[in-house]
Amino acid sequence: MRNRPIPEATVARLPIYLRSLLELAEGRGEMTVSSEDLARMAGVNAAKVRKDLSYLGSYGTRGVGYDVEYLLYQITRELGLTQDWPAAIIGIGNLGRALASYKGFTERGFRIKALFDVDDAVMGDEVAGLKIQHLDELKTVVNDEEITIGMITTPPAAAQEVADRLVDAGVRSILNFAPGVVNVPPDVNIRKVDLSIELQILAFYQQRTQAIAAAREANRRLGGPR
Amino acid sequence: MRNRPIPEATVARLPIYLRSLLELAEGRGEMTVSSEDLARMAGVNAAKVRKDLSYLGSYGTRGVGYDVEYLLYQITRELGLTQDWPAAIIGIGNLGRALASYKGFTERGFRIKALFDVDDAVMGDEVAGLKIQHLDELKTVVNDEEITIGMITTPPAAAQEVADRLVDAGVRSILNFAPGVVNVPPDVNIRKVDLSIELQILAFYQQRTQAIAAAREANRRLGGPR
DNA sequence: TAGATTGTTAATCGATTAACAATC
DNA sequence: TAGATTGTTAATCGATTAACAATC
Repeated sequence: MRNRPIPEATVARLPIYLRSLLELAEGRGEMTVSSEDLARMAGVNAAKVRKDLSYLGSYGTRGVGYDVEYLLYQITRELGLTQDWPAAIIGIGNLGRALASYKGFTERGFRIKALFDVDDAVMGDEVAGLKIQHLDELKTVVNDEEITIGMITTPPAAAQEVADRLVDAGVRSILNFAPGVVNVPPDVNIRKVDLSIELQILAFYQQRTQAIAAAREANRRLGGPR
Repeated sequence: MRNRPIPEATVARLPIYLRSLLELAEGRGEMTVSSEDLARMAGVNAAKVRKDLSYLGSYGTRGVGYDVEYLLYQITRELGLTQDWPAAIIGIGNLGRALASYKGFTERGFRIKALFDVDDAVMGDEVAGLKIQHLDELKTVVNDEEITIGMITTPPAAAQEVADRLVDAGVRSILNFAPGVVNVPPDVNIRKVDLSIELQILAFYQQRTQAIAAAREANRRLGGPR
């Protein structure tokens, strides 16, 4: 049944299913796939796959599975990937340059249309076939190129101002790579990728694993309980 | 009270509090901070801050707040950031280079100690003061440099093999930037950063926002209900 | 029909949040 | 003491999962 809002956790997994389905379609030319197999590919369990897909509609066939092409199309449509998403990158340092050259974006319809910075030293430089423009051009270019997504790769101190300018220019989706919290109006979608935070979380779990191993070892040597 | 395992959601927020506390300590030299203020800085609500911090212990003072320096130390310790975390990057393309030069890592004790690739064309090149080495050297270097974290920035097809090699070399924490699912043994910590997935999720929400706005507009023009 | 597999239900689990007693 | 703010409880919400009837 449709019209239930799709849970956030499900939305976050749809791109993973999408990638698995693309592998099946392009690589092996499979016609159908079971929730069991799709789950294995996506690294989740089968019940979750079925539940997730049920939010999109009843696109499977009992006893058979899901038609790969059809499901591929439905997820693509649901995610909004049937249309193009012109994007801009603001802050053309190491990370900004890497993202500008990143091949993975284009495949899904994300087209980097403009690069912005405020440093005169890089102004006019060409990266991935695009000239770096001054941030003051943002509003004009966003309008001309119909840019809907902004990616912030500036130093943390500049991130809030850049976000404000993006919002002012009419951009309604922001992917923020700069450390720290950025505030935007409630009608603007913002997501955050913080590389340093990912590492800190890894460190926590590794430390915990080490602590557990050490405790077990200590117990073993003492011939203690457990 | 201690010894309850800290919930995953809380662990993911500790680095955010850490950053806010650093701002308070370095910038303004504040002595104490209330859950209300810390919440505002971190972009969450105050009840969540208090609940999260309560998992670490009772480090606040009723009627006063939390001592900034003391809480800073406790979170740092809890996350395991009192020790150094030597790391390696495997796959020195655009993204690998950007990460190698990323300043944000060093501040938290994450030290990039080695860069690996398999392309003879880049072998021996220097990036951020480090020579690119051949992947075949991985095991030796991991041992010598006591590397505990591996960051995979290879093309998707190579990611699983690189992960296997990292595990074989004794690395127990992996941050994977390559698209697709990578499997590791249960005692290995792995986290994934997928830039393309982040954009796809943004696209979904933007599309939904647009659809809602369009429906409202249609209703308005028809003079319809709601 | 027999076997396979979906779609859905319901139980369970974990995370969020408001409320407030404890206490500085 | 009065005001402020924590730490904890308990209600609520959302996500996960096993189980199984529906059905190809």
